[in-house]
Amino acid sequence: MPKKKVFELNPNISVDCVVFGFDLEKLNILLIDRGESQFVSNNSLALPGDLIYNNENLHQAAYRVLEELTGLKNIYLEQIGAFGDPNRISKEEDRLWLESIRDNPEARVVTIAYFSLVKMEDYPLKASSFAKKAIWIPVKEIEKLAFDHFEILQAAKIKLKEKIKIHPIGFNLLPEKFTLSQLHKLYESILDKELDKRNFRRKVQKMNLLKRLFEKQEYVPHKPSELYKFNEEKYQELAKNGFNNFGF
Amino acid sequence: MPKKKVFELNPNISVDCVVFGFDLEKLNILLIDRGESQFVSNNSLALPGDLIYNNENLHQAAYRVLEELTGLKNIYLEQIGAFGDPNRISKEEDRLWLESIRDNPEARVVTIAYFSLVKMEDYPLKASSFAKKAIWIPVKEIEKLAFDHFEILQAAKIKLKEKIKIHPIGFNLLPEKFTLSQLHKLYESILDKELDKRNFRRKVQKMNLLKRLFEKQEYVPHKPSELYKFNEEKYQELAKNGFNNFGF
DNA sequence: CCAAAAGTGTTGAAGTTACACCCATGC
DNA sequence: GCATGGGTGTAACTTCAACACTTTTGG
Repeated sequence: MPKKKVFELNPNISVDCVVFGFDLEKLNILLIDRGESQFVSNNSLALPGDLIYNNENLHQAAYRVLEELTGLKNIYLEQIGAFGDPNRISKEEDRLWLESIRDNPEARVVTIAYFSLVKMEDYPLKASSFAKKAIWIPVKEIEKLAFDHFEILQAAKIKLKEKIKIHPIGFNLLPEKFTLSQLHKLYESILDKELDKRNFRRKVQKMNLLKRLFEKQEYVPHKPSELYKFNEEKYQELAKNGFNNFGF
Repeated sequence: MPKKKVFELNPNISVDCVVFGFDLEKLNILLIDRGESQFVSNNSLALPGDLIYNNENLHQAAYRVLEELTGLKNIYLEQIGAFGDPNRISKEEDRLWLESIRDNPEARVVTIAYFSLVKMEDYPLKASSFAKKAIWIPVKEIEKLAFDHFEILQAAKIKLKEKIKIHPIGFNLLPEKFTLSQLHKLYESILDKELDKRNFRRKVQKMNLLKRLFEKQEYVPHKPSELYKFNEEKYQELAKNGFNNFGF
């Protein structure tokens, strides 16, 4: 067994990130297109992810990988869990791809999955590193992914649902200024069910995390909506005592 | 980079298990005492855990390790998450211990933590493998543990709290036949707060998972309690549709 | 003036909380 | 007969779900 140097990539441990973005209409996921490689396949989309370095912790690794692959920085990131089936990388097209990018493509790899929430508008994507393109795909249109990434995506969706019910993390997905209708649509997208408009508004107003801006939408062909922003100070205050259930 | 053989231990990935047991009075955790080794230290207690094999999945590894270290089999097991700080094994006494049991004690190790619920009575513990003893320690008395195991324990307690609020897993901790008072005390132990007796009873009765046995406690110096068992069929039925909130 | 989305209150049902006394047994 | 924990109901309050119409703007 060779002694590991500190700054080596660890051949057995990776991170993968499920990055959610909201385009004010629907939820999207950030995926890496392997299609330009010579091993094109039907399901050439993968979650951004890579092996970790021995000297970085898991969170750091997730941040680094995301930045390297997509340019995203300073984003909300939370661990989903570890996925480590010995045969998670055994699909033929996945193995071929691995052989083209990894020193040790046969190694057993356990991946630590993260989910991440970003304001889509803040991140005009630039491709980099070995990934040809990073692209946003609507969650609802995704039917398969590389490796076990589809399974990871399912887990991410469940985690996000659970989390957003008790913690106001949805703001990470919205622009600075947003309307209650946009927030409403966001919650419906995540929870994948309709929410009564009036009840929803009452509830979010009561949680006291919205700061009304006394500005309105402009140039919309209907009654313009009030704009709000997220009240960061109130959030910090509430965070100390632990949030109460938002109960959607 | 050496090619890995399938049945090797993977030097970089371990599992650790937080095993909860309930003695009808309080919650306990199953710990491994390293105290017999020559490197005795103040905090010589550790969670049962070990490196995984390259051919087993994470759940299997957790089962195997638990069985090897403690003799426990066929138990409720759920992943908590991955813990992978590069310096999680850097305490002096931990390193000495690792050197005595591992081929490659310097390797970066990410551990996948699990929590597990067992009926204490079913498992008279027998020590085995490299662990000298497996012992039950009341959760409330644990103040430090080896490596980052104390941190893992905290995460396990939080997970258990969250889970038991929405899923009836508490039965895994009780004997076949139990009283409502025992169930009550169990929930109070896990949630670490008092629950109103009448409201608790009403609620658990309503969830329809209890089968009254029409037997009573015997030889108790007070009014004997009705005994119940967990209704497995009802559970399967409810599990299909998804449980509703138990809301403790 | 029309189309489109914004905004707003009430009511009935369900669920949650708080609370105090009698009961059956062993000793 | 007494000490111990077992077992039970109700009332006030809070939360939740369902539901329809008026408003403001752009075109």
